Amino acid sequence: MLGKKAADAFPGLDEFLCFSIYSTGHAFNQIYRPLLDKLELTYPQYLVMVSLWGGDGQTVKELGAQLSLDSSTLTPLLKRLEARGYLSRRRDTQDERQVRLVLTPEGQALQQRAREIPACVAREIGLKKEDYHTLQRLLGEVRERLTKSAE
Amino acid sequence: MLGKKAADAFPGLDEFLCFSIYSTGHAFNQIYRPLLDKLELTYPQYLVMVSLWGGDGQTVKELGAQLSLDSSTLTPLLKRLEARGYLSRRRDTQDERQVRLVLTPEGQALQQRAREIPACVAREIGLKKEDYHTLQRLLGEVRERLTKSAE
DNA sequence: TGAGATTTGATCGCGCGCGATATAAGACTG
DNA sequence: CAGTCTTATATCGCGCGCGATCAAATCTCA
Repeated sequence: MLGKKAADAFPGLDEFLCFSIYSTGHAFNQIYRPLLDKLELTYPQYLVMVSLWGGDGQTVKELGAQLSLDSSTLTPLLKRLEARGYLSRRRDTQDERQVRLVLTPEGQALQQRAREIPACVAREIGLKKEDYHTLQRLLGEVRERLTKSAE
Repeated sequence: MLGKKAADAFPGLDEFLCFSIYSTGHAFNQIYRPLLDKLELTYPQYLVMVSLWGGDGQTVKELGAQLSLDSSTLTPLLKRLEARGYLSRRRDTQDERQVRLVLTPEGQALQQRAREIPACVAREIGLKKEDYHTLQRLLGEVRERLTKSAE
């Protein structure tokens, strides 16, 4: 016997990269939840707000391209953010197919209240700067290849 | 001016490690979908099957510990797998609180049909072995720290 | 200009995740 | 051995993700 596995053995869960990502994603959610509860945001809603804080007036399509989400996910989510008073959805007057997303003053102000979150999360992660960048780079490579071969 | 950011600027989405993981997770889903469609499995259902192929007779609790999922997620998922004929759910005769998960012959046989999937996905990822292990190690570190500080 | 193709967003259905709660079986304690 | 506590699973409600479909606005080009 050269190894402990039978020839037809399936790998264990721990060997799957996809599972590492899947479960680490869940772990992130748990960390974010208490921080975001104060702002009455879910985690995907927070990502949308981060994108809009980086620049308002985007269309749903443009936002979706950043987040890799389409209107079937975004429309209801954006309506909830609108209902909470954080943004408004306005049909573009030039091209009425498009909906532009504009932060309300309250949505702008939320940025200040969210300010400690990134540092707070970074502290919980506790990776060395170098490892952090390595991780970002490798994840970026994986994502790029997967999205390319999925097209 | 020392930098291009205002003092109160929020980081961009691309700087968030959580976002890299979030979107890479979605990309994995897209890759798995066509492969799993043939087996009539969703991605979380596939993870459950992988765990059971590694050894059945587990309780729901034990399975949940591996996947970081609790009964509110697993019970309906397991019922769907049972309805498809891949496993059976049996109350433990010693301790009737527990439900033990046992693969049916069809569930066992599915392993053969799923056999090419890991290699197929690995090919799509296309990372060097060393990078793959680095990624696994760093994700493991992050997950461990996050789950510890969330407890 | 007018018929068909394309683009944008909205809607629907279903399967996760997960917090909160319920129920039932088992363990513990006085 | 009765009352209480704990544990394992189930149920409910809500918010994503996403494939499929639809409606309206815009574009194309004969």
